[in-house]
Amino acid sequence: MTTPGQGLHSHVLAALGLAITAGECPPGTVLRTDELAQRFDVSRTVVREVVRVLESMHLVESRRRVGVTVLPTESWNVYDPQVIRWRLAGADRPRQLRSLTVLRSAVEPVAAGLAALHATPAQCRELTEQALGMVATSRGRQLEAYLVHDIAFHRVVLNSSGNEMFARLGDVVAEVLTGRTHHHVMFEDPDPAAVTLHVQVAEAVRERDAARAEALTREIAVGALKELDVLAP
Amino acid sequence: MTTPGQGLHSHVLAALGLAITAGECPPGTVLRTDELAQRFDVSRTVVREVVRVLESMHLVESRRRVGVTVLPTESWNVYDPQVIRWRLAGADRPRQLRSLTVLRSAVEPVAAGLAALHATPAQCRELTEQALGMVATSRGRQLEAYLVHDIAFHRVVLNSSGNEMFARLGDVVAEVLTGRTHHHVMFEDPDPAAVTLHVQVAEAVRERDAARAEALTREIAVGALKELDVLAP
DNA sequence: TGTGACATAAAAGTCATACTTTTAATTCCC
DNA sequence: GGGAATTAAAAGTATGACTTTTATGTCACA
Repeated sequence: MTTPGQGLHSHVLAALGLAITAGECPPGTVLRTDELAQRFDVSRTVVREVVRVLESMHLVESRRRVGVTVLPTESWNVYDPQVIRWRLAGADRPRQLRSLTVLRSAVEPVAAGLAALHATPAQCRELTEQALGMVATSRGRQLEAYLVHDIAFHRVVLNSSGNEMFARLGDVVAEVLTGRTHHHVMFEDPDPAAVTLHVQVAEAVRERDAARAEALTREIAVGALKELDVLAP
Repeated sequence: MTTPGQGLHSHVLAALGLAITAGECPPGTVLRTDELAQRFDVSRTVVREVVRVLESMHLVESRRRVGVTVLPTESWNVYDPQVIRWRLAGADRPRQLRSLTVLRSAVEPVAAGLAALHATPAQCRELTEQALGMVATSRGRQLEAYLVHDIAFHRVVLNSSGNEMFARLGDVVAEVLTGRTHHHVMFEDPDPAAVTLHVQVAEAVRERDAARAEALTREIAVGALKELDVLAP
């Protein structure tokens, strides 16, 4: 959940990355390495390495005789987990959650359909187990425990799809679900209808019913979108 | 299309990135910075910056007293455009094209549906124009010209969706379409049915018919999947 | 013989500095 | 006023010295 790293490099990277994604240093801002070195009290070496990483994320661009220019949002590598984490920690967290949820709503149904075709028996079992865990923790303010099962469930679906692009979205989904739980209501128990849907998805996958798994997951997605008012009621 | 960069840094980065994604230096391989500096005939400074970037892509991990370890595929940032380009240039290009096409098949229909809701008049016009361009170049071995319109069409759809995560997949789609054209048949003209579908999508978006835009785009996606034998006929 | 504390060394991490290269901006000449 | 030569500012590169972490080997002790 937290950003790893204990060296100087990680520290400066986190500070600069956060600052940029948070909107301080708006696009067009020009930074100089010497100035940054002074500001963070580190050597130019460290700053240069950090700048190179930020450059690979297309957050900044470094040009001779000019300096390090902050790039506009459209250039950013918004799929970089690091960038996602920074943005979720910043001001436009709600906007970010929305766009990630829309992405989920597109990807997860298809992933579930593929999972029904490709999931191993072990994955089917795991899926059922997590769904049951969700049921068990869906009442009585056990939101943290519920979240753990919810995340695990969606991770298994994505992994079982057999598509590596889908599988890699596990972290994103985890981030979204966590953000939702910790920010939204936190007091109410999860929607019983959603819980049931998860159980049914596990069922459909187990029975290799791809169309049903996809349709059910699409229902879950619609629910998530409604929750964020992305959809009209 | 090509990787930019003219400095030493870019050169070494490209060489190492390609080597790793291509499967030389299999996961677990340990590299040492001094050795790399010697191999590429650059200073340790440059190597360290490159390693830091590769580390941010989760291609490698650098640990004291151990060295720079190549990480397993599951860790890689497979959404990083740079990584995608390297992998498409390497041996498992077909596998890569498949998994990207599956991603497209999930995302683009939803994006088209949203585009029908959010596209500006200018974007609608652009969409129609590109679709007509596809029609005009769909016969007589004008594959390169057709490709340009095809890419532009899908880019407009993704951008019009109003979702930045979708918008950023424009490059990926371009990469896939290019790869398909340049590798697949290259002799046959595009499938007339697909061309018609594109025109109809433009129509649906213009008429704000989200459901139809989504359904039609799903048909296009099914076609793309069939072409790669991802789907049973 | 096994086990835990200790010493060793290997490699990355950091810093300071000197130097090179690119290039925006200024100056100067026509 | 415009174009060519000059200048200087900033990133890029190289090198060497030093620090810190840590895997591994050693040795004493049980």
